[in-house]
Parts: sequence; structure tokens; C-alpha cells
Amino acid sequence: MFSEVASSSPLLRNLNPEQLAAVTLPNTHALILAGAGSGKTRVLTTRIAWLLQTGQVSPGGILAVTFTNKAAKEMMVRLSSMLPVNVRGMWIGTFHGLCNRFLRAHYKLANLPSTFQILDTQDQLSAIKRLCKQFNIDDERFPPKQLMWFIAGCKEDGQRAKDVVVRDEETRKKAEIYALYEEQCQREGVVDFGELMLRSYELLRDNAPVREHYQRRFRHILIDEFQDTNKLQYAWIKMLAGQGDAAAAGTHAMPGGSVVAVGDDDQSIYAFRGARVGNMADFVREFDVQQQIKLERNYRSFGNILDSANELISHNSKRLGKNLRTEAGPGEPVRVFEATSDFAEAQWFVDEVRQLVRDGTERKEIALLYRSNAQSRVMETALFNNAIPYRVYGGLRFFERAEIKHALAYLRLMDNPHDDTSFMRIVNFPPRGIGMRSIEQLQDVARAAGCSLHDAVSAVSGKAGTNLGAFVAKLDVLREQTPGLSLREIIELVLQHSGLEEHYKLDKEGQDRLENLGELVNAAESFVSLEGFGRDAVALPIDELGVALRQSPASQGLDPSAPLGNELLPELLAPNQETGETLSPLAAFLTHAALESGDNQAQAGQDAVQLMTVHSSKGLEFDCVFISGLEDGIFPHENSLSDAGGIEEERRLMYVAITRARKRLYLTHSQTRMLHGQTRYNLKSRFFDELPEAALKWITPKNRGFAQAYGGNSGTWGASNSGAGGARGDWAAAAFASRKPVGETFANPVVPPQRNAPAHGLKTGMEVFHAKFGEGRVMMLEGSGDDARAQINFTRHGVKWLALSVAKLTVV
DNA sequence: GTCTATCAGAGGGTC
DNA sequence: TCTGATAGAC
Repeated sequence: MFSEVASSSPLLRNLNPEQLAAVTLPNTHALILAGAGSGKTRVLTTRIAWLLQTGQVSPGGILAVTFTNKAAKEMMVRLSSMLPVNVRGMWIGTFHGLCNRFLRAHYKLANLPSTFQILDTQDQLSAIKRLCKQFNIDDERFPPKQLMWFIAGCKEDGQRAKDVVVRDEETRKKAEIYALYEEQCQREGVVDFGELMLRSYELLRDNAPVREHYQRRFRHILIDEFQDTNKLQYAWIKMLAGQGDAAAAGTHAMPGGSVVAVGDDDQSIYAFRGARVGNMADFVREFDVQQQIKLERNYRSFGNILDSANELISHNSKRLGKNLRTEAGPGEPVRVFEATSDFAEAQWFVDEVRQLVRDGTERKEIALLYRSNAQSRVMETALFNNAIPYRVYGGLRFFERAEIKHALAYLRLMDNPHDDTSFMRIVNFPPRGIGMRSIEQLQDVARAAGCSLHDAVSAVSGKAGTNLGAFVAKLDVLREQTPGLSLREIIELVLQHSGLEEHYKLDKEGQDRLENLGELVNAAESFVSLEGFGRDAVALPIDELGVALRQSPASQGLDPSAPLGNELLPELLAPNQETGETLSPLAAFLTHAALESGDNQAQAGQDAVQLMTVHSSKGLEFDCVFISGLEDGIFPHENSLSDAGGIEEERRLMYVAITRARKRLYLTHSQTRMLHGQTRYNLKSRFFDELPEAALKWITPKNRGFAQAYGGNSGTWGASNSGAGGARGDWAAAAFASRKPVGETFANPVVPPQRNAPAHGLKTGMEVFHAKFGEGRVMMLEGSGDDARAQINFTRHGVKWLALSVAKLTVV
């Protein structure tokens, strides 16, 4: 039926049969299992374009959900390059962005103030800390962080405080705190990320007209990275698709649209934050999905890399089953390198990068992946010392910086004086002589009166002096001055009169912060509407280059080459569907700041080596990938070793890491590693045993020169950092001799000069076997004769000191 | 009220 | 080793 379109539309050129089938699926529920590098984003965007082009749906009937702003943006950029369409009319965005849009439109029904503001994770934590203090909650028994996880976890499961199943005293107390937290947020007019989702869901669930309106509207619902959805997000989708509880209860047949879910169970790496891979199977069952398409053809990596990924992931038990294949040929073998220390690993990495660059590889095509952020340090030092440009992903993002948060807090109080979190952040910043005592007093008054801190000031200032009064008066004056001012003017006004600017000017280390505040003004400036807010205006944030994007209303939807702005804002700024109100530029900007924490990639675009955790590498690809620190306890991470689910998630993580590489993949591990200020002795990762030997090539020391170059005691760093003193050198070399043979590479092992070899014949670094504790590695030796003791790091039982006269050890 | 010292804790992190 | 949070000293 669509074959004519299929053959004639340029959209569908160059799609493989599976991709084509996915793109041109009829209007029905479907699950697309999209392997890494199989063209998932392309399929999603092409399907939307195809639906529009063939007239099956208007832009308003599309709902496309992603997890990150980046993915949403990419989808829109690609879409607009495919056909001239007003992407603004479509609901394309992140779960939270779309929920925000929804709640802004129906804030009254959702029982929120029109100016409700969004708490990010930092704000949420400080709100909880404040709550705990106020109610004298023992923070030893209930650490605020843990409470935050509890509350977020409840919301992810769709549970309000009253829904929490109380089995013990601790849970009862936590649920109680959760209830108090809910009250506090409601009173202050703020919502956290979980609340955006939960409140949207509840409004859909409880309000039939609203629910039916959206069910009728969204004919096509597309979900990206479906394996990462949590319980609540899935329930939200069900509700919008007319498959929710209310529909099941069945008043009428619900007229919901079709859901196309795209995901890869093998890339599910976010269980720790509530993701439920099980949603994929539930979806198939509950939506009675008849159409399942597997995209297994990989366009990214060579054969050896894919073989490694396939073989590794085949060790997982619960899989939907999928194998990547390529027509690109085997390519180079996967290179494996064993270093003696983390320093040596870093030095070797640097040398290898140099060689790659000499051979013509761009630095930005080289990625170093690690399991946890702490591992980046030693690598950064090496890169820095060797003057190799690099860029680290992660860390503080623009809108999370302290000075930016401070400025935003002032701005938020302009819109919503009852936002106590913001109030607390800046009540004494810059310092204005308001200390703990006055604040505590103020909090008491506020609690007694059931009002915000702002409103409590007038009651207190009479007796507590004028500092607080002056502060609030200043806020109020600023607020009175803002009407009629542009967003830029408001921010500049606030920066000056809050004293922030002055404060950082006087601070000798405040220069960077001052510059960031300047950037905030720029960001606002670029964000601002060009032709008057609220009517037919379009507000646009800055694009990646920081250049203001301009788009006149006339060009909307007509010019596919027109630059794209933010997906969430235009509709935010349109008049409210119920009241006709519009969001102020300031409120819109604050929303933008909360939902998009901004870039943390300062030097984007530079040709630099890319450093990041495996988690943040998801969705990216590079010509050359180094996966470092492949040691048991590091990767897989030690916290995951105890349960089977944990190790399977680690394996998926490794799978993600491997499949980032296009041409060349390196796997490295080190015998010793500095962690928490101590030298740790790690066995190589168990994942090595799950990779196909035929695809691997073990790179190893060929001569003494190598050992010296990468041994612990050479070079300017390493020796000075050696906590174990001379042991490091011994260890390093001894280890080479004791490794199990891995091909010709160890044919010529480096044998270290031994100092006074003891009678028991053990050396540090040897692998030994103990009848009870199993395999382990000698870390340290002490004493002699009957007093001789050895510290052994056992794979399964951790580090133990054993008396050699008693313990039965055999050398492996 | 602010500054400095000491101590605990340290996985992954979007919105 | 390093960071952040808090307690006690100025």
C-alpha cells in the first residue's frame, strides 16, 4: 500500500529492509529492537518525516519522547533537514520537558501556581536538609541524600507518601518525611523532576476530559531509549495511549494513538536510577504488540569489535536476543594492554595517542572511557604533562555553577517570593551579616505562621534587627523595578543590586565567576524573544556555538534550513490554553535553566582527546576507543559484584563501551592502582574471559626498555607517588613473570633483580591459591621464618593477612 | 558571624 | 588522595 511512496520518496532511500519496515510501519503498536550503531535515530526521525509527508498525521499529532535534550535536539535538527515542517508544533522533547509544558498549560488543574518553579537535584537536596532541620530529624539515621533517593524512588514508582507500603519503623518515618516534603514543596510553589512526571501522570489519570483530549490528539507516540524508562514514565505513556488504568477500567473504548518504542535491552545501564528494562516485555504484552523489528545490522564498527561485543553480551541470561552484524569485514584486532600501574597505563595511553595522531587520527576521534570518574585524574595528569589537548565530559554544568545558582535564586525570588530554597541560598550571600541565629528564628516564625520565609520577615525584623528587613526590602524593591524591563535588564539589575557582582569583583579568585555571570547575561540575551513576548513571538536560546539564533515568525515551518532553537519554549510562551495567560520572559528563562543545565563542555569543537565515563559515552562513537581500568572491582565495579543483576548491568555497560568504537579498540588494565590514597592490587577484569580470543591481540612488553618506560619506578611521577615504597618496582616486574601465558608476547618476560629472596618462595604479585579463600594475589610480605606473613588479595574474599607457617598456599 | 581544622566518605548521573 | 560538610575557635 505504501510501496509506491516507499520507492518514490527520497526520504526512504538507502534504508535497509529492516529500517524501511520500521519507518513505514502501519499505524499500530510496535517495538523496535535497535542494536548499537544500527541507525536508530535515523529510523525514528525518518518515520516522523514519512508520517508527515504521506499526510498520515499533522505535526500536532506527533509525540516523540527522548531522555536527553541533546537527543531531542538532534531529532529536530534531522527532521527539519528532511522536510519543511514546523517542528515547533510537534511535541518533541524530553519526558520532563514535555511534562513541564503540559503542567504549564494546565497549572490550575494540576493545583500549581502559574509561576511554579523547578528544583534541580541540588535544590531538592537542600530543601530536604532544611526540612530535616526544621523537624529535628536525626541525620545519622536518615541522611538527607538517602531521603532524597527514597523520595525520588517513590515518585519514579508513581507512589505518593500515602501509597508507601510501611513494613518497618524506618519506612514509616521516611514516608512521613516524604509527606512533609510534599507539603513544603506545595507551599513554596516548587516541583522537583520526579514531581513534574508524577503530577502530569496524575492529572491525566484523574481528569477524563484532559486525558481524552490528549489521547485524541497524539496519533503517533514514539519513544526513544525505551529500555531506560521507569515505571512512572511507562504508566504515563500508557495513559496517553489510552492503555492506562482508566482505560482498562473501561468507560468507553479509548481512542489513543499508536506507540512505537525503540530500545535496546542490551544497552540498559540505568537501573540504578529507576529504569526498568522489564518495560519492554510489559509493553509487548500489555499493548499486544504484533510488530517487532530487530535492527541488527551495524554501520559503525568492524567485525572484531562486534564479535567481542556479541560474545560478551551473550553471557547475560535475560535478553530479548539480538546479534550485531556488519559487512565491513573484521578490521583490526582488539588490542589488549596490561600495565604495571595506573601511572604506567596513563603513560602508555599518552604514547599510543601520540602515535595515533602521528598516523593521522584526529584527537577528537580518540576516546578514553573509564568506569568511574576518579579514574580520569591520572589520565588527565599524563595528558597535561605531555601537552596533549583533552576534554573531560561530566562535572559541573553551566547552570549548576554556584555563582549562576546564586544569580538564579535572586531571579526566582522575583517571580516567586515563597521559594524558600532560593531564599535560603542567598539570604546571606553575599555576606550581609545574617547568621544562623537570625535564620533559625525566622524559620521558627515562618513555621508557626505557616508562611514563607519572605513573609515571616516582617514579623521578625522588629526585634531581630534590620539586616533581614533590609534584605527583604531590597528584594521587594528589585521586584517592583522589573516590570517593563527586558530580561537582560532584569538580570543586570539583579546582579548589581544583589551585590553579587561587587562580591566577585573583590574576590581575587572571582574573575572566572564574574565571567560566568556575564555569560548568564549573554545567555538570557540570546534567549530573548525578538518581536515581543507572548503573542506570535518565538523565544530562542543560544545554539551550541553560543550564537543567537534568529527566526522570524514568517519563516516558521517553511524554511528547513532555518536554525533551530529550543523545542520546549515556543509553546510555553504561547497563551495558556485555559486562561490565556502567558509566561513572562523571566519565568521562561528560569524554566529553561532548570530543564537544561547547559553545556559542560567548555572547549567543544576543539580537536581534543575525549575523556568520559562509559555511562556518558552512550550514544556517541569514535574511531579509536580506549577502555581503561578493566580490573575486577573497578570494571565490573565492586559494588555490583555481589548480586547477579549487578554484574549483568556491568556487562551491558561493557557492551556499550565496546560498541562505541568504529575502527580500533583498546582494552587496558593495570596490576596496581591508586584508589582513595591507597595502592590497590587488582586482578584483570573477568570480562576478558568472556571475549573471543580470536578477536584479541595482546600487546606486551618486548624488552627491558619497555619495562623501564612503563614500570613504576621510572619517570618523574610514579616513584614519588608510590605508597608501597620499593614494593612497586618489585611488584611490577614480578607480575610480568607470573602472569599466565597469553601468546607469544610473554615469551621474553622481564625478570626483576630479586632482593634477598625469602625461604617460602613467595613474591609480591604472585598468584596463589588457598583451599578456603581461593585465588588471590600476594600484595605484601613481612617477617621471615615462622613469623613470615603475607597480605593476599583474594578475588572472592578480599584482602587478608595470612601466617605462612599455617596457611596452605600454592603458587598458581 | 566568619574562618579554619578535622573527619568521613568516595558509582554510574538525565531532567 | 581529594572533596565536602560540620564543629569549634577567633
